[in-house]
Amino acid sequence: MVTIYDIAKQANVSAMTVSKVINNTGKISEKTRARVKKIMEEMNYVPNSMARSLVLQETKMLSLLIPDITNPFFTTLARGAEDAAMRLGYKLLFGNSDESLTKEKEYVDMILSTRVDGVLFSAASDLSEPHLQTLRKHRIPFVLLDREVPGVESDAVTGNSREGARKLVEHLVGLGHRRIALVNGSLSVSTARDRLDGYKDALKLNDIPFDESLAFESSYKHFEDEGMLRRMLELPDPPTAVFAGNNFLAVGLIRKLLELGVKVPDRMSVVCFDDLGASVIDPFFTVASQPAYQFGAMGIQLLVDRIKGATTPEWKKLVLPSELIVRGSSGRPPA
Amino acid sequence: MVTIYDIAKQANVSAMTVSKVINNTGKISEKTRARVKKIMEEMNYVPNSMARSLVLQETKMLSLLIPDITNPFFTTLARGAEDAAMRLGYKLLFGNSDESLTKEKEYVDMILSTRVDGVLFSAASDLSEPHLQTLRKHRIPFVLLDREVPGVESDAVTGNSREGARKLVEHLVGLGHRRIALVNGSLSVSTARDRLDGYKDALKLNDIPFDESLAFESSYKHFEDEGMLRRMLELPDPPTAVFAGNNFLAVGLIRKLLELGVKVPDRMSVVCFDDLGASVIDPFFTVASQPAYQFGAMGIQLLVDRIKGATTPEWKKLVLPSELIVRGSSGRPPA
DNA sequence: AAAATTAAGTTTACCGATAACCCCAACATA
DNA sequence: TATGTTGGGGTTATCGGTAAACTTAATTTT
Repeated sequence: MVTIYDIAKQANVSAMTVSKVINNTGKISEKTRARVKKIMEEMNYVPNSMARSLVLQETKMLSLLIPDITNPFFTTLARGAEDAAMRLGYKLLFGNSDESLTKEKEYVDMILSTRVDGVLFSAASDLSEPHLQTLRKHRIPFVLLDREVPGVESDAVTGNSREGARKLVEHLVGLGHRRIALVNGSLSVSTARDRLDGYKDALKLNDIPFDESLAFESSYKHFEDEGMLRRMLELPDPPTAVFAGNNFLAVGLIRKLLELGVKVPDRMSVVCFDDLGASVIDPFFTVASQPAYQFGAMGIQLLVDRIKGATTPEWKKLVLPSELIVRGSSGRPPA
Repeated sequence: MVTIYDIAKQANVSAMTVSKVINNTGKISEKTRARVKKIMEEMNYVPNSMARSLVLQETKMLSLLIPDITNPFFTTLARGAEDAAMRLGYKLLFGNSDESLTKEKEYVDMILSTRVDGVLFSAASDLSEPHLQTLRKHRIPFVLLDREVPGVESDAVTGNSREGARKLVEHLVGLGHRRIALVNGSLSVSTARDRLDGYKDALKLNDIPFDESLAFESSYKHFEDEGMLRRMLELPDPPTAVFAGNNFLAVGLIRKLLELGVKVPDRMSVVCFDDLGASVIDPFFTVASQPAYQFGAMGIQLLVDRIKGATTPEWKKLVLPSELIVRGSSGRPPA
């Protein structure tokens, strides 16, 4: 590989002069500058960013840790982060924890040894807390994305899960539903708790008692059934609508419902959080849509501000609104 | 940040001894080893991988460049690559070129300055050739993924697009279709050309003449219509089936068809390459399914073999089969 | 008992870049 | 004439680690 010393030799100058040409610093005559530049071109010189990072103590790399790379919400978020990072002159090191704490830990170790300048962190669950403490201990700035983690103070970009959930459920109530089930992600994830709260809010506002036998906990990754659905349908007073904690849960749920011959929305309405991405033929789901791209873009912005110290010491909390989009999966309850 | 020198001082040994403990090399007594390890723990030491890379001349990082991060085919491929890379002790630097040559070039520059050990490259188009030549010039090993690039010899993992296309079209012929349209990606992408060839193969095998007015060129990113569909339907002898070059084209196509009131598969059958991922409620498309995860995993394997010189000099070409999966989007032509 | 090994570390140089400081001639100023 | 000042560049030390060669005392071999 060509180094500044090779260039320096060819150009009959010192390595420092070459460095100055590269960085446009110091006093170099136009003649020398041009000569050095020409030689750099000819020799296909590319600066070694590791050597530079070592002395500058910054890598110009950020890391993005997401819990599910197959979920369109997170891939869209990733695009937003990537675009913003590139625009601000940073590279982005992706990590996909697959909602697994073990994998997440491996990524945190990697992040530390890579000396990235900051991390965009979408936690696998509340149990990610030690990982975040590790980052904090090593003074690596981070911004939480989508999910807050109890016991961890930091900058964060989240959605308004509680309000979004309330709007979805109130939409169902407005259609005439009174028996509304909740199929949620794991309650060890903050958004799942918020969505549960929003669900309860909506019930309370409409004088519907909270019925525990209608509230289920599954996983955001996929709908873990284990007969839950059948039990739900066999209830003395079964639900006429379901609020699914996220897009994948809704998909899994509907698949099962179809299998069981339960038509949506005729016999059962289904609403959920988050859109389903570009690969859907017929946007069918009534959703609380979140601006996923913005999550990523704003997250990077906050992170870079923090890295550069271009912000006040208080933690910045950005809450992005979700939008209720009514489509075909929700309708009036059967008579 | 804690360095080996800090550790060395605490442990009353030289930095080299610490280095040897870390790498399990050289001769160090069990006593010293234990003491140094304990101190590393206590001080939360994490090796600086840049410093190490600088002297070892290897980064243990690979780069994966894909053209569309929103497409489930590529995200699944990415997961395969990520898992394999981590298993082999490599980090993965993702890049999303968005099918844009400009972005792709930016990533290539980044790759060079980051000194990654190798690149998994899914080219935006044939015009990516100069980018690959740049990598070659700098002796960065790469493996082409999914798409070949004319004028570039290299290791590659591809699908059998020609055969997959033939199978899909023969399936349509078997159902009784004779007027079969092709809505393809840009012909500057190798898979699109192969799929066109496979389409022609199937026609020829069944004595159906190739009709140019039924072959359209769009983009793999999304269905660019511009009245193409209307023209197609208004043909004197309109098609009864369409073979779409990939999943996104099929989705775009079906959306338009639904808008125009053309029922699938009743009035029009649609088949395509590649599955649609986990966010689909009801697997509906008849597809040639490719083992996307394997593309990534095998690609990494090939790449690492090449990096380590654990392979013969000839270029390895891995062709992964595609599987015809018949579902609801294809049926008999209308009577 | 002398020579040869070996165990356990240490010293030195280097990877490729940059910051901070130094140098010297040419010109301007008092 | 003596003294700044400035343009254009060079020297040296350093970032955090590792390879290779070197040291020294203890142990083994002959």
